[in-house]
Amino acid sequence: MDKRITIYDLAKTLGVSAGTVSRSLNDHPSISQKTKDRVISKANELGYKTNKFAVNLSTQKSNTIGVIVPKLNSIFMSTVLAGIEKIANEAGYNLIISQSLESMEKEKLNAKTLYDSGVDALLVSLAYDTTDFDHFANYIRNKIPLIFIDRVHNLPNCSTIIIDNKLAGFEATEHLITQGCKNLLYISGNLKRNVYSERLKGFKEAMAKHNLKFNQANLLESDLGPSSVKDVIAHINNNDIPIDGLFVANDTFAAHCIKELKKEKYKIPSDIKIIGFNNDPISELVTPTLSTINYPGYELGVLAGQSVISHLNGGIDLHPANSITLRHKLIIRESTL
Amino acid sequence: MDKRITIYDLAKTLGVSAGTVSRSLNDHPSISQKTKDRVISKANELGYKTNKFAVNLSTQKSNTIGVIVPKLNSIFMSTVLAGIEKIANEAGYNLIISQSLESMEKEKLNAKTLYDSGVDALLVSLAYDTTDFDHFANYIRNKIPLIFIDRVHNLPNCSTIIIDNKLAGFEATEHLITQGCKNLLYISGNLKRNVYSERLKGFKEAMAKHNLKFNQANLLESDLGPSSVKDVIAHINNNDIPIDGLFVANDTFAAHCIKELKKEKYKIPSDIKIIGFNNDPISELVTPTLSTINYPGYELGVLAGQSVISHLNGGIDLHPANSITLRHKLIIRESTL
DNA sequence: TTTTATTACGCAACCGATTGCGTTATTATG
DNA sequence: CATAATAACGCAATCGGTTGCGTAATAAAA
Repeated sequence: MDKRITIYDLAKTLGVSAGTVSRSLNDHPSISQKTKDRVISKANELGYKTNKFAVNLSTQKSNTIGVIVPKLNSIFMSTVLAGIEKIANEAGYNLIISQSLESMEKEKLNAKTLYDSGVDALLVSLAYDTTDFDHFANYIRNKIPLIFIDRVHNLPNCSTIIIDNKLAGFEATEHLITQGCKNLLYISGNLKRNVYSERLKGFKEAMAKHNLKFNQANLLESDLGPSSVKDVIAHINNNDIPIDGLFVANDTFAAHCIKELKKEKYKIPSDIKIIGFNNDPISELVTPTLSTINYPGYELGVLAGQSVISHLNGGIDLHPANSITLRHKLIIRESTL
Repeated sequence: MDKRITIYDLAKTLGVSAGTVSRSLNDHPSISQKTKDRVISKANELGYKTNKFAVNLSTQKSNTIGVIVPKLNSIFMSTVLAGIEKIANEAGYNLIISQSLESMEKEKLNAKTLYDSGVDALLVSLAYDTTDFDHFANYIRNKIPLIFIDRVHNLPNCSTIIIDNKLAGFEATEHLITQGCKNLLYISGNLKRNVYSERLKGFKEAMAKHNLKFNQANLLESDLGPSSVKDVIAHINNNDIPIDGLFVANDTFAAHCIKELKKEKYKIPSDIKIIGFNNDPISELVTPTLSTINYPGYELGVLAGQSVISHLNGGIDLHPANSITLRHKLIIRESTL
């Protein structure tokens, strides 16, 4: 019905050139204030809307930021996203979000799609099984800001935003030891991912510091899916020396473990003390409440957002290959007392 | 460095016109197979990438779908999004996701931004306090598919995807009554939203059917934030007749209620039976495990996605103003036994 | 073989901005 | 008052595709 109004329409009715209209609308210095006012008021009067498609083509920027996360439906990730979205939105950027579903293949596809659709920057939290990183080469080559969050990988000229997983793992483990645990078990996610391998390092260091020797029985690598709880139970039941301290890679899985362990008549925390990770809402709703490491997802998202925006605005990378580390915090609750 | 290759470059090196290249790449019928093959192989050889910006401008479509949700960091919503994303992605659409943070003002802003950035369709789950809907007028006027999910509103020519909240509320309530509850309390979210008001209807109907008379003491409207649990406790403690059955608007809030009620020495379920809503993961991890209504978030997302895509592909709206209702399911666990 | 369809392409307008450069009006300087 | 600066704006190319319409080449029908 009502044809969309273009700068040419405005130009014609105002008796100026399209260029002048464009510059007026963008508050370009070489246009007099009077003309700007005329243009702007006429634009409002006629209900002019700038056509983003045209702007994008001519500027070769999309004002969108791509995000690839393993799974949307995780409370941690969606919290991170909430933080990113807030910042991006305030800065006038849209967020295109896609999920890799923990598959490198899908991650590659997503990276390509987002690249093709011309995102101005990309934020990535890696899939479980991502081993090569060629799918990010295009971004780096074309100097499109690429920032890894949480599940990171060190690529030249890419920022990373993380917490000190090793230290966090150390603190969690030491806490268990301090509470009297002698035979620990670290239930880890895929060790290819920094978050889990770093925590393992911390785990080992804490053990070493307290003269506990680490062996394979102290480690169980898992996909952390609900159905894998049975593996945990089996591992614990079949262990020679009874396990009395559990460090679990995330709170949700820890909660599942608690539930099943209780079924198996283990007393938490008297028989087995448990500490989780993330400080998900669930951690204070289970019985007993779950000790954990606070992982500030929202702040992480905010920082990631700010980092991208500053890259984008700064033009030149302010911090080539920098890395931001957020503060974590040990939270002690009933499950380790 | 390596200049981006355009169809004009291809055209020149192949000795054909740009139009032919374009049509070849899009598998247009009026191009011979031989030419198509030549073009395509040369395109691959030279690493041609189509410039989405140009495509968007000339077709006036963006291949993106906008989504506005109240909050990203809710397990239910992120599950819905996961479903939407999967379908959209498979169909070659990108998802631009934004959150209203339960504020109508931000919802308006988001709607405008997404409209301006030219989304091909919009999916919306309404904010708590959305009362007018002018911000969607542009979509409707320009025949951009607009689909409401979960928290819906009936607008002409807009689809809605929901569950039968009234029936679900009825079943939840009747279940409590069947279990012997006489004095019920429905802890509701903002009654302006269909999901909560519909459940209230079901709640009242079930009471009426079983000869319980409803009065204001049976209803507590809440923002369902963790800090509002104290209102619930106060309401229960101060009630003349002891409340013995709780129907809570979502599982997370129900979990918080359980926790606090236990602190107040109420026995669950013997003193008070509780049923939640959504079947969030948390519902089977709390003690006692929480009865609830299964709300298939992922399926809802998938359906929403499919619905949008079919609108988009069909061109003409296949189902003007239709409404899809998903099947819910009563799940009985310890908290009501 | 001529006429009529088809097939396969080319031409060029168009989508709606942005922007470097040139030109004219205006103001400042000598 | 003449000239140099500056300010304010117009011109037109450009971004990279899409697509209606016209036409030459080839195939089918008369």
